[in-house]
Amino acid sequence: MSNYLEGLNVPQRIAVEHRDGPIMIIAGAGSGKTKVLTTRIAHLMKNGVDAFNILALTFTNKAAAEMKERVEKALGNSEARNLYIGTFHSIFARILRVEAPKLGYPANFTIYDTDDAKGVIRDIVKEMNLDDKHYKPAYIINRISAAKNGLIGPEEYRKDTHIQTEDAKSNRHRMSDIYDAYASRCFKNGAMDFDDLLFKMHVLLHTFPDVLAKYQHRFHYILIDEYQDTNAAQYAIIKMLGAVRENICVVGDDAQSIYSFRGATVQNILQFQDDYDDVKVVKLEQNYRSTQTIINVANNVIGNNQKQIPKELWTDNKEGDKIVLARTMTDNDEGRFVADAIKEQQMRNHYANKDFAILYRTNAQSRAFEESLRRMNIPYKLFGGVSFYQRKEVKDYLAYLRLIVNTRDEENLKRIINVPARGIGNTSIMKLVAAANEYGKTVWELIEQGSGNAKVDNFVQMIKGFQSMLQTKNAYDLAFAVGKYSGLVQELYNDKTVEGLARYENVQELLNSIKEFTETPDEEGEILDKSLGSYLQQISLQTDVENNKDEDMDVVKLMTIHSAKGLEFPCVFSVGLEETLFPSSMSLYDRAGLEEERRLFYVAITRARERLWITYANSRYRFGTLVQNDESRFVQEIPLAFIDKTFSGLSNKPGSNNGPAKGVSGMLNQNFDKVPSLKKLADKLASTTATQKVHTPSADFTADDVADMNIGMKVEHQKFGFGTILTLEGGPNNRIASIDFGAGHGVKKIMLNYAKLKIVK
DNA sequence: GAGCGATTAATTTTT
DNA sequence: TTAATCGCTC
Repeated sequence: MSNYLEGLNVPQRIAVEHRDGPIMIIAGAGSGKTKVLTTRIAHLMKNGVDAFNILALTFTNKAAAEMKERVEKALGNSEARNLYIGTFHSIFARILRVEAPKLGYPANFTIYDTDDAKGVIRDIVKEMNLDDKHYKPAYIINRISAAKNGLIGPEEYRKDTHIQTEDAKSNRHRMSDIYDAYASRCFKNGAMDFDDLLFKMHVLLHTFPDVLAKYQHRFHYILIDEYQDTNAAQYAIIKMLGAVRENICVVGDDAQSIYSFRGATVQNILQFQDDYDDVKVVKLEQNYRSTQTIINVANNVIGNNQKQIPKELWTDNKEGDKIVLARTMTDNDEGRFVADAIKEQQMRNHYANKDFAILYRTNAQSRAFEESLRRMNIPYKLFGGVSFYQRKEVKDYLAYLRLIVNTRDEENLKRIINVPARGIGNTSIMKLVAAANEYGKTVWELIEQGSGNAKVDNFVQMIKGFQSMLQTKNAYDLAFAVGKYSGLVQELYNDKTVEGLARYENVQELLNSIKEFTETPDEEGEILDKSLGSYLQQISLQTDVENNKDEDMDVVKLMTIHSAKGLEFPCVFSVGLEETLFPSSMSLYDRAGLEEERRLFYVAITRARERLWITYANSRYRFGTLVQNDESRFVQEIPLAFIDKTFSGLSNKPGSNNGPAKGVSGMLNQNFDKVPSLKKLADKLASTTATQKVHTPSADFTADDVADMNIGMKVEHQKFGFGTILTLEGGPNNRIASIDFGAGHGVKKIMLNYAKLKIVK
């Protein structure tokens, strides 16, 4: 294809043709960012740059796969295969496989996912005799993760006064010790967690100048996608790798920065121009994706953020329909509404299933949509959520495979030494671990030559048997043997419950995927490694089995907004627009958090090409109980002129204000009359929403301890204001209080676990 | 040590 | 609500 430059607009073309030196592309949503990146790569290759010298880093496997495919298409030959295109994690993992011995890790190191990492933490906390209610694994792993992403190792952590004060404040004085123990345990196990792939990569380049030089000379051109989502570690690595040639091309959009919880900082965009002389800056502001209405809505919403790089997204596309705002009674009604709307659109406008996406804030929201879609026989597919590889039976199976490849890994050994049950209980395992620690050995080293326990010895012999097949058998044959001789498959087969059947099927699917891996034909000129080690390496960074294939299956797609980034759909449902859900209650405390939620909403809106629905429910089930939520503040940031209010409970007449809905007249109410409790709830809502005023919390508002609250106490609620506790019910952990908030809000039942209340003295 | 009910904790987002 | 952990009994 020689005319690949045609069809680019002016700034796009400048970005593609800029050859040497740093360039930053600020690319608005739908402005052809991927097109620019892929065309740029193709252009470099057309002009004599060897594919082996180009490194392109993305954030998701999906984005990497798409980029590779599109470069291939643009080039029309198979050269693209030689490009280094992948996620930060996968490319660095690949490099670390080669260089790991320099850091004292085995080349076939295990990659721990978050569950594995939590398991290690849990063990450590237990061994240190700490309270795991206070030292929660999830909290600890987040903290360690943040440290690593900020390039802070255990030693620096201990020395950092700011961190130390924080830990002291939260009364977690042993954090440094835990981090220490965690790092050395991972090392001893020959394992790296996700963050290590960045952290150790940095250590590697930092410690070994020759290694750094090697990769600096390998990668002549570096391209970074979604640059606004890079963290300090990624930033430092890119800077080092690109330091010699400075041929760094970063593409990003500060308005779509949604990964600060992973340490990402928009600062990296601002910093870029300071780091290099003569940075070429290109702005892509023309949107080719969405209707004018959708762009208008997006611009209005994001305009409420204070922090942003000035730019104006515009489009030549047609105006399009108004967006539909729908308010429903419950989350189930919301599900029904969406399924109905999909059916209706399919009849009226002939959309296919795959033209629809349902985007939510949290994975837990998918249930209601799944049910309603299933009921209406609309095929759908869930992306993300609990990944296939996280299922217990799959993890057990994989633990065998990982142990066979890397016997240093104590976590996997402990996981499966008694799965299926073979009479090696917890007490025995603890003894083994203690003994191993005493001799400074790994558990495997300890039992390898015989342990004096027949059951353990049998297990060792079995694993050794599998190991002997490593050289001669491919991944599938070996995995099959493992399933057969370990008794894993038999055990699942014997379980005839519904869940057991599903587990059996999952294991079969795992085997299928291994088979597919082994049977993928070698491409021309290269012989792919079909060993078990190679397979494990490939899947450990994969989030879902069928991420890559089935892309074009004609199904409605359900996913979080986070995983929808970079994608587009003709019709988008952005659902669950409720306070405490979206924006999430976790983000309400500071402006930065709230602005990130707003950017997330911006991302959701800008996924839509033609039609957009925004929905929310008055009440929804959370933890099995019905809770009420207010309309999200983000909904109120959309000008009325762009909204079709038929289902919103608002008047469709122009000129009415855009406050919270005033009544139930236009509300969706299927099943409504049949369910008295819902009717009551609606009446209550109708009577309270009209007068509801949002309370502004006192300046010194802090949540007090639930345990200290008693009947008769005066308390302050962030939204409902001041009230008196009338009754208390439920156990210490799900205590529910009835609180009289006076005229404005009346008596409310508040789950104390949830709500933040301040005791008024 | 295994198996079964009972209890309880979790929900932000991802590699 | 659900998945994981706890604790009791055999």
